[in-house]
Amino acid sequence: MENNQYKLLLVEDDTSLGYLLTEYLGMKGFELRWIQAPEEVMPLLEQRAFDLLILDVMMPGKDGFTLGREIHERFPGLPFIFLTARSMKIDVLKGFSVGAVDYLKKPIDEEELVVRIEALLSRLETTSGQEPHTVQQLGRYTFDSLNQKLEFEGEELSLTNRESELLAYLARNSNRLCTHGEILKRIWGRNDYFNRKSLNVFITRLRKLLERDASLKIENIHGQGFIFRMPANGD
Amino acid sequence: MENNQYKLLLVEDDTSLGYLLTEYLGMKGFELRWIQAPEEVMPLLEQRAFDLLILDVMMPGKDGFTLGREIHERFPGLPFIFLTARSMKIDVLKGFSVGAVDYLKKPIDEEELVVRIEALLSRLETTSGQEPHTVQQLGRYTFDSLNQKLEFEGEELSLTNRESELLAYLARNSNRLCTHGEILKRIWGRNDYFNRKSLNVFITRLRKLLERDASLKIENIHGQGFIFRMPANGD
DNA sequence: AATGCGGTTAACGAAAGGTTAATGAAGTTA
DNA sequence: TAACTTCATTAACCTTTCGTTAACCGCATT
Repeated sequence: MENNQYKLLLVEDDTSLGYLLTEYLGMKGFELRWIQAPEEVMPLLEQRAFDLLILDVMMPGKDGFTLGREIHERFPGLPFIFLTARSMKIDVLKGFSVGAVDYLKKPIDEEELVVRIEALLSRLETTSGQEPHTVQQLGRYTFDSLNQKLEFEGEELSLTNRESELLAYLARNSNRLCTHGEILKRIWGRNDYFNRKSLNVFITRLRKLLERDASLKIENIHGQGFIFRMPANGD
Repeated sequence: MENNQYKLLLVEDDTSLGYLLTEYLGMKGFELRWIQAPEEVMPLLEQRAFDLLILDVMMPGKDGFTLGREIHERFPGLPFIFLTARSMKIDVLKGFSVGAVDYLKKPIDEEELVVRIEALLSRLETTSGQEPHTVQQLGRYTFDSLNQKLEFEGEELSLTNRESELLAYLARNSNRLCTHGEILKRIWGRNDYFNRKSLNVFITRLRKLLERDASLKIENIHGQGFIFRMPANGD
């Protein structure tokens, strides 16, 4: 089993379980980073891309669910698994509702954990919750997704977070239908009525921002999603 | 919670559990079809699109794993969940290895099942079991079913949802009789007077869209259905 | 000729999309 | 800490789209 490509982050305060899982998952070929304090998670996520997080629910300092929600809001699309000693229904519900992709009850069966991790990772086409940062040509515009700038003939426009993320996604998937579900899942983390409304607002804004090059178009496919049309970079 | 759009297929020989889950999931807003014999699965899957399958592992006549493997081979991308009385590790491994996306041990906690189903469905942006998306040549037209576009000599026509679905179905089954029942079941989900009327309208629209290549014809077989005639792509 | 199926066109209305403005949370500055 | 700023979200309102339904006509089968 070649799991070498996958980077996991384990957040578990219990030393013996943490040690056990580190050993076992390491043996199984995963690249695993184990931390014990929930406060370290966010700084770490900003530095490095992980493929999957494993979070203990019961930890000192910070509630696992709260942490899960924060992660899901900040990095939607980044999958995580909850581990818990508790097995009450309310917990399972809560876990999934904040965006967990799986949920295991202690005592942990390491073998099952590995199987579930592999099953999850093999299904998620995305290997990280973030778009890669690039500078690219969009028609006669130059788009710098890291600095969130859009330049047109020497004039520089600043984009907001969301504008930049959405444009990056559309640009990376140009000339094909991007469904609402796909976009919302990826950028908002959740596909619901309000986020769909929000998406519409941002589509309007991007259209306005891109209107100076008529060769660029964000086309709507009724009931399906959008296609970002741009010339096949021969220009 | 709006689960109305999702179609589930439950394969469970145990009558009391089957009944319980049918009731409970129905109450939760899922459209659920329950069958008891594993042999019925394949014919049903060919007729209708489901979003998710729930399979009992222990059934008379056919092993659940075998069934799972067959489903996975025939309809890759169609997600399914295993239910099992057994809880041995070997089973969990086996379940995931044949393509299952989740695995629950009996006794089933219905609430947890619902939560896991919702979590799964919300993650899979693709409601699979549908037509595969392709770009193909239809006479002198090029049909892109993903982007819902029909191109003729550089000119691009946009298709609506239904137009595109119907054309995709006819193209995939070209040069053979597609009965009304078959088409309506597959694309409208239901064969009744009004949908048959609707089908006629769409046949007219497709004929209009395809009229520029005389080698393409949608032929009517009185009282039976339609045949989409197209040259056997030697061109 | 009678019956009903199929073809065509038009019209309707619900749902989706587009746009602009208001709101309010979080961060920044004074 | 109060006044500003910034920006995503929510609201309000209008326009467009498209599947359905209806109306009507012609043609096939008996």
